[in-house]
Amino acid sequence: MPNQEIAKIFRNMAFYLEMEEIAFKPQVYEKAAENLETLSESIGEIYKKGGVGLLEKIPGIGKSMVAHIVEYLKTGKIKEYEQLKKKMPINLDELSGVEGLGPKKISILYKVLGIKNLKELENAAKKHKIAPLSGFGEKTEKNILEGVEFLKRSSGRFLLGYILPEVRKIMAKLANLKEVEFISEAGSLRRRKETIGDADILAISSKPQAVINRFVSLPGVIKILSKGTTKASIRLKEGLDVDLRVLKKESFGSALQYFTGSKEHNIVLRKIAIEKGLKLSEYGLFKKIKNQKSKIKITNQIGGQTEEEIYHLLGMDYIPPEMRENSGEIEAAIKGELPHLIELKDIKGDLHCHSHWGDGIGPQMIEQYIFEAKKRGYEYIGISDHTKFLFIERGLNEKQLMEQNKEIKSLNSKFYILNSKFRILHGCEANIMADGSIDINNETLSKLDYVIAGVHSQFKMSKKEMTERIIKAMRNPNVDIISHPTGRILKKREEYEIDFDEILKVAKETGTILEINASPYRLDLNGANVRKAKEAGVKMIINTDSHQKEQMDFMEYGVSQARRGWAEKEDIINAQYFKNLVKFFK
DNA sequence: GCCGTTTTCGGCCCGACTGTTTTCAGTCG
Repeated sequence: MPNQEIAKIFRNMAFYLEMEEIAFKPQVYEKAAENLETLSESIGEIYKKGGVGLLEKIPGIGKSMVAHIVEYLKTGKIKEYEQLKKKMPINLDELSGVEGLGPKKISILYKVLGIKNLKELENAAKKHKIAPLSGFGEKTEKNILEGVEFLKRSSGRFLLGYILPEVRKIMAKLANLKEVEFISEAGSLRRRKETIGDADILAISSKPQAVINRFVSLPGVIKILSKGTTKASIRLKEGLDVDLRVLKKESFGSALQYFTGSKEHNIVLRKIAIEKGLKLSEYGLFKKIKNQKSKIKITNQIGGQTEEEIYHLLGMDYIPPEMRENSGEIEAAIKGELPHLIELKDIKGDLHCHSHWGDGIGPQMIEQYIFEAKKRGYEYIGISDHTKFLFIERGLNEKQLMEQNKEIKSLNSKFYILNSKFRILHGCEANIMADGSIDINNETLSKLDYVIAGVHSQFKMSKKEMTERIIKAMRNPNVDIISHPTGRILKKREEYEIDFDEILKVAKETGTILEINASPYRLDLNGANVRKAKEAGVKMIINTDSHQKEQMDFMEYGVSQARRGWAEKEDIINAQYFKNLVKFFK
């Protein structure tokens, strides 16, 4: 979709305009970019359907923006942007990624020293050319150098599945302090984004200094980035930055709301507050009162202890953190039409587990998975090893699958007697070949309880070919589930190109289930695609793709992605009881 | 440059920290 490409250009234009110190325009380009990004329909399609008039209906898009969009659709370029780039030929992504560098500083660095990229920035800092610049200084130069180092080392973002356990460890240590009344994560971490830039923690305490002191002296801290009376930032040895803010009880709700974001979500809430004659900040919800001289004076905190209170006072239902992206959740909350999001406790089984028969890591006996599943209160578990095409993953052939089937049948009778409710299902994760066929014959597939099929090779096909390949697999009468439908590996591999709308259409038609792969390296479907699938009426399943029993804990990440995609219990087949689950299998 | 049930002109979200200044700009979230 060109939406993301144009959004990116608008964002960069906003940055250039800010470098030029042009007022207000930058925010408008920024806003236009945001709106394009959250659009579910391709901008090209919209233009085809309704021309310039329909484009202008997109919020934040006016005459000039439409002209830019049309120009891009026709020529693949935006002249004004090209001119800006020509005027300031710098690598925006690199330079703006450096902590502490914004448009003004980058502009000075380019105009005075001709710095265009990270390498040149590093050289200039090392030669102490930056400190003498007006507005800069020794400290800034040092920070820039460290920022460059940090960027080179960490490439910016971390996986949710890595960060959340780390932050929970830190929170547990702080929660042990008697000075800490309550503690929570905030920011994109609380919204459960798939990757996190840095982690935010909020705590309630009447003795903030004690909490701050403990925080900056935690084991693993390699650098104290800042330390104030109520907030501090640390860098852990893995290169992860963690911010802590300590607050009083009366503003905890508003602070949690504020620091959870997203920024876009908060901006809209603030505007709603203003419309109601209120002011929302991290310290609370306040009533604005004009005094005699018509100078606005702020008094009366009317809310802020809890997030619920704030949302209610603003005239809407409480919005779960995972939904706070300003993508329609506020409108839904005002109308009282928010979905009842699926929760971890709704999950009744995990149908994507790799055992010792295949490439399970170590001795992943099926019994161990059963034990872990029962520990989690599941009602069923599914074993699905790779199949023969994936030779290096010890994929099973037809004969081996049938042998495995025997073992599972015997385990089933054993556990069925021990606990009449628990079931073991036998599936496989078969391979979708380049031509869309499955690497296991239909006779064998039909003997399994269910079949997952996934693409594990030849990722670089054209969009049309890849879409046809998956569609053909979905039309196989034995294929029930498509695993990790877009094939991305976070921070490593892009999605392969597919026409997702087309896939949804055929999934609906054939009753094929799409997987929300809960592995922190995949999280595929992502939130946006989950939402599209839900809207298309396509059922999904949240699977951990476990290669060892501990990975069954990944379920939490899958559920959070489903929540980011507004999924409810009804949309997810492994949130259903066994007798209803099997109805979804072909 | 976009928007509009007080407006087609005059507004655009808010507060804190850092490092630079000598009262504040830039950046961040």
